[in-house]
Amino acid sequence: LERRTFSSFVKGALMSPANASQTARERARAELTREITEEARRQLAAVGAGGLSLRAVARSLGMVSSALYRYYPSREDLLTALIIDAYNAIGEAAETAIAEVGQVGDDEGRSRARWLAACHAIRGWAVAHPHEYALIYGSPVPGYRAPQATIGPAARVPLALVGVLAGVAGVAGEVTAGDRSADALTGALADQAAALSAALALAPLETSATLATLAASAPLPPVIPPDTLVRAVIAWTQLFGMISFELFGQFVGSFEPADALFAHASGQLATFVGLP
Amino acid sequence: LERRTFSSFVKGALMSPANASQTARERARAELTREITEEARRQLAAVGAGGLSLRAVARSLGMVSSALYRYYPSREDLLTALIIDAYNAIGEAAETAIAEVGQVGDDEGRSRARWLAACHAIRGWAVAHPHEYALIYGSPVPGYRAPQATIGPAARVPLALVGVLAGVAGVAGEVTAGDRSADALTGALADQAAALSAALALAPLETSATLATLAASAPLPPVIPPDTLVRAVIAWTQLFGMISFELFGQFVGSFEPADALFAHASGQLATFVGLP
DNA sequence: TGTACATCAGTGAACGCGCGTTCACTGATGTAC
DNA sequence: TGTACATCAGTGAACGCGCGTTCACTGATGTAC
Repeated sequence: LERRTFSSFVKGALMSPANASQTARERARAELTREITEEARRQLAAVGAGGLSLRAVARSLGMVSSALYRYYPSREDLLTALIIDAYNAIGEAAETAIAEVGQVGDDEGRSRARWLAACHAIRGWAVAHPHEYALIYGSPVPGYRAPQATIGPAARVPLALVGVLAGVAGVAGEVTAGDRSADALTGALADQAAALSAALALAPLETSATLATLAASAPLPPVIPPDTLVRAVIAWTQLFGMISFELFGQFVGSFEPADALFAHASGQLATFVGLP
Repeated sequence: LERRTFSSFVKGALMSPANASQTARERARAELTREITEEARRQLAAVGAGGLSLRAVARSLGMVSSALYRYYPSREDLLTALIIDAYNAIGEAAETAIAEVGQVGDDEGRSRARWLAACHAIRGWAVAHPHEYALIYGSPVPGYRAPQATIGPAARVPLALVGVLAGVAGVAGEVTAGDRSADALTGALADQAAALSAALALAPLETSATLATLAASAPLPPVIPPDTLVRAVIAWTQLFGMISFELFGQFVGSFEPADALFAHASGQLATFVGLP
C-alpha cells in the first residue's frame, strides 16, 4: 500500500501538469469543475452573492447537493473561485483593450488612447456583469474573508492602469510637468506612495505568476514617481466610484444613462493623470 | 359603529400630529418602534443587511417574532426605515460640518473650508458606520427595490455639496474661470446637465419636505452652471469611490490607513470643482 | 363617573421553506504486479 | 493480458438550523355615551 501510493503519487506529480493526455477521470473532473463554476456564475448573476446556494447549483446540474463537495470543499471556496475569475476577467478586459490600441499616433496620444480604452473596457465589463462586479467591488460578502489567492488577480486592473502611465513616465519629467504644486506629498502619504512606487519596480520579481506574466506582456519601468502614483490611485478610485454609482443606482433620475458622463469623466481623468 | 369609528378618526386626525400629550398607548408604540429600529441597526452593524433577521431582532428585544408585525409590516419595510435613517444621518453629518465652518476667512476660503469639512464628515460617518454605509452605497440588497421615500434623504449629501459650490457660484464667472476647455459639454451630457441644473433651481418648490427644509437652511441660488455641476458630480463619485475602496478593502496593503490619501484627494477635488 | 364596547399589543403555535454539511454506501474507473 | 485491489464520483438520507409570515387567541388600554 505504501509503495503503491507513493509511486502513483510520483507518477501523478510527473505527468499531470505537463501531460495533456489525462485519464478519462481527470478529463471528466476538469469538465465538471468548469460546469459547476459556470452554473454558479449564472446563479450569481441571477440572485447575487448572498443568495448563491450550493444546493441550487447542484439542482441545476442534475446532481445531488453532496456531490459538489467532491469539487469544492465548501461554499466559501466556490465563492473564492468566482471572485478570482471575476478579477481576472475584468483585468483581462483592461489589458486587452490597452494592447489593442496598438501603434497609432505619437507616444503621448497613444497613452491617452490606451487610458481611455482601459476605462471603457472596465466599465463595459462591469455593465455586462453587474453581479460579478458587485461581488468584487461591492459590499463585502458577510462572513467571507478574501484569501491571499485573490490579491494577485485583484491587482491586474490597477497594474494595467499604472502600466499605461509607465509607458509615458519613462520620460518621467513629462508626466510630472505642469502645475503640480498641489501634489506635494507629505507625511504618511509620502511614505506610502514611495513604498508602493518601490514595490512596483520589484513587482515582476516577487509576486505571483499571474503578475509576472502580466508584467512581461507590458513591462514596467523601474520607477513611477510617487506623485504620479497618487494621481493614478485617485483616478482609479474615481473610475470605480462612477461605475459603482451607475450600477448601484445612485444616478437614477439624473445622469442615466451614464455613457456620456462616463466618457467625459474618463477624459478629465486622463488629463488629471498627465495624459494630455 | 360607523359613527364611532368616524368620529374617533376625526379626533385622531386633528390631534395626533400636533398634540404632544399622546395616550399611553401612543407613547409606548413610538418608544417601541424606536427600540426596534435601534436594535435592527445594531444587528445590521454586526451581520450586514443580508443577515438582518426579524426573528433575531425580536429575540434581542425579548419579544416574540410575530409581535414585530405590529410595527413593521415586513422585513422589507424595516430595511427601508434603516436606509432612510442612514441617508439622513450621513446627509446631516455633511450639512452640520458645512454649517459649523461659520464665517472664517473670505468667501472663497470659506467655501473651500466647507468643502473639505463636508468630505471629512462624510468619510468620518462612513468609517464609524461601515455597515450602514454599505447598506446605502454598496451592492444593492438582492430582491429589494428602494421605494420613492428614499430619494429625498439620498439627495441630501449631493445637495449639500452642490450648496457649497452654489455659495461661490453666485458669482458664476469665478467658478467657471480658468482653463476649462476640456469641460465643453456635448450631446446627452449637455442635456442631462442642463436639465439637472434647471431642476436644482426649482428643487425647494417641488420636492419633499425634507428637501425643502434643507434648502431653507442652505438656500440654493437659482442657477448652477451645467459645467460646474458636472464637475461636482465627478467629485461626488470620486469622494464615494475612495470611501468605498477604503471600507471594502481595496487599499489593503497599499494606502492603509487611508487618512492621508483621503485628505490629499479632498484637496485635489476642491481645486477640481473650482475652490482654490 | 361608570359601563359597554372597540381597538390594539403581544403570545404561541404552526406552515412551509431552504440552507450547508456529514456520512455510510455503491458502482465505476484506474493501477500495480 | 488478467486480476486483485485502491481510488474516486456520485447517491440518498439525515442532522440541525434559521428564516418570514400567518392566525386565532388573550388581556390590557382607550373611548363613546
